[in-house]
Amino acid sequence: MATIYEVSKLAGVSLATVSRVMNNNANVSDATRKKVTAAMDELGYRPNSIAQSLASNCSNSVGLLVSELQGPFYGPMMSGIENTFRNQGKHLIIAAGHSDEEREKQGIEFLISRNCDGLILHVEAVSDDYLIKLSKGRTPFVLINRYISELSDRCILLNNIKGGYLAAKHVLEQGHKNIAYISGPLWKQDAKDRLEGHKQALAEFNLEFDENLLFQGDFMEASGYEGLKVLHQQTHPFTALICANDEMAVGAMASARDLGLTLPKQLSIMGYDNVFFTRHVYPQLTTVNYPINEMGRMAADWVLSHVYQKQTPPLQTLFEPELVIRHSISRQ
Amino acid sequence: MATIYEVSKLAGVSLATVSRVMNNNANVSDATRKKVTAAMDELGYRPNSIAQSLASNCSNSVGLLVSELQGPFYGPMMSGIENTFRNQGKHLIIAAGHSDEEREKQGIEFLISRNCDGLILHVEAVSDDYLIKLSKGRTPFVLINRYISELSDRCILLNNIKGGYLAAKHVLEQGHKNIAYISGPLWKQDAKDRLEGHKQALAEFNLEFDENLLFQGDFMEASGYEGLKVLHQQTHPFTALICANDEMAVGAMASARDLGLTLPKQLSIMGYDNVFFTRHVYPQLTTVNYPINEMGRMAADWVLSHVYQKQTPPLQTLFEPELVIRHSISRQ
DNA sequence: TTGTAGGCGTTATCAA
DNA sequence: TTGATAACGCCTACAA
Repeated sequence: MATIYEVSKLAGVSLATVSRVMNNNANVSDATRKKVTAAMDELGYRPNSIAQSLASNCSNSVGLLVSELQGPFYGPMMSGIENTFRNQGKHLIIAAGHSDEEREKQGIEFLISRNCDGLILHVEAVSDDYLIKLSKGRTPFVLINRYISELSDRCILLNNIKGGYLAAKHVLEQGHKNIAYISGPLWKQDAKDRLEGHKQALAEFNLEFDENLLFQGDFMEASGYEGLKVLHQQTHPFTALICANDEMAVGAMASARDLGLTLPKQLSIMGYDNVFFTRHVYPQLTTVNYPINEMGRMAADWVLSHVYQKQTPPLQTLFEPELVIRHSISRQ
Repeated sequence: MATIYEVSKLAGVSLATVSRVMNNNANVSDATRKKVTAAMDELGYRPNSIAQSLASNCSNSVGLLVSELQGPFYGPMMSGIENTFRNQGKHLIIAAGHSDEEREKQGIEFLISRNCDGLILHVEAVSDDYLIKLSKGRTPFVLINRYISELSDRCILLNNIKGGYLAAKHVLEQGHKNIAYISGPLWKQDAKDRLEGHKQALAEFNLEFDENLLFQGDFMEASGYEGLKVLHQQTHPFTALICANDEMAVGAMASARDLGLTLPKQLSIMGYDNVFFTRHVYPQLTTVNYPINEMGRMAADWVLSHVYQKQTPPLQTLFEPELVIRHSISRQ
């Protein structure tokens, strides 16, 4: 591999000059610039990014920690982020945290030890305190789907209260009065918020929230399946079921079939997230759109702006959900 | 950040010694080793991976190029790879090629310019020649789902002929005689192989392959939808449809519904890949399992073995597909 | 506008 | 078993 030194020799200039034309900032005369670029071409010179990083104390790499690399939710998020960064010559180092405190911490440690200039974190298990402490460190980070008041300017969020509200409102507008609900784990803020929005809509329609119709799931398909089974066994009747995410909704759909319910006639089901397979299930799932791709892009812009001092479109931290009406809710 | 220099001073030894205990290979006396580790702890020393990379000419990073970061196929692949590497302290730099020749090349260039020690490539658009030339370069790489005879030892493949055969055989065994087929783009080897296996099974049952019942799709959902529409319009009847991947199968299912066909009674549909949403569609899709997660792991092991000279489980390049029977094929 | 020289934090090669 | 010391390839004052 040719080095800057060989280029300088061939071009008959100094190291510094070559470096200058590479980072084409300083003032170099057109003549020498041409000589240098010609020499570079001739040698097939490629800068060594590691040496650049060491000398400039900037690795041009940003770390991304997600819970899972697979699954319908994280793909669009990573995609938005990768796209933004590649155009800027930054690269993405990816790690998975698996929603486990120890593994999330390890992942963050790992990313930091790799000299990432900045981090994008989608963490669930790690504590607020840990993140607040982390924020005092030298590696800046932005949080997706997590709110910590002390760090509010770096939290990119979906308005989940509104999302929960929109979902319930739509179901209510279709004439349903007895609505079951499968929530996420209620120690998670997003799960709590969605449920709160749900209750707001109910109140608006002068309906009480029936605790008997609540099942606490864990955002995974199996708990949706289990949830409907349990709800079906108790005595309070219901004509609609709202799930706090699409995976659980799909689990509930399978459960409904096993219970012999025809969808959506005998039971209306609503999801949340609008992951891509909601179009594929039958009946197609009515849900709430979570603009995760855009939020990923925004996180990348945050890093570009705060870590690399780049110009970006205006930063936005709060995103709004939207109702996506398909065929899983019947008129009552 | 503490450096090796400060550690050496505090421990009262030389730089070299500190470096030795870090890479705990050379022979260092227990006494000095303890002194050094104590000093490290006291200073909270963390090695600078960039400096290590520069000095050792090894970045401990491996590049992964996939077509898309989203979608059901690549998630499990990335997941298998990330997992293997993190345990080994290697990190994954991810780029997307979007099945476009220029962007794939750019991605590869990008990864190489980032000093990746090795590459895992899932490329579709780039030519054999390009890859052969690339193989002469200094960055080793392994290919997933691509066969080039000159590079056969680094091609990790699924036996697609057998997969196509298994799919068709199962349908035939259910008594179907007139089977339509929606293929992938036939310039792609995997699409060709799956179709070839299909024809083999047909021949075994003494049936002719009917060209009228072939529609060439592009592996995307929309072409499955379009494909069934077109096949339905022509005059040759069929009772089953085999699609060369799950996405097209799902598109075809939607098409079938729009055509008023009840599934699977009036039309049996078979997929390929066994992506996770095949369990969610209705009726659940019978398909062929593509062990992409394992193949990702294997690619990672290949890199570990060939690039980092690590001990790994025995390397395997050819993987076998398996039939996954669910509910989308009816007995004829 | 250009060149000189020191530094970035390690590893690795010699000697001792 | 240890310690000097020269790389590694580039950036960046500072000087010319």
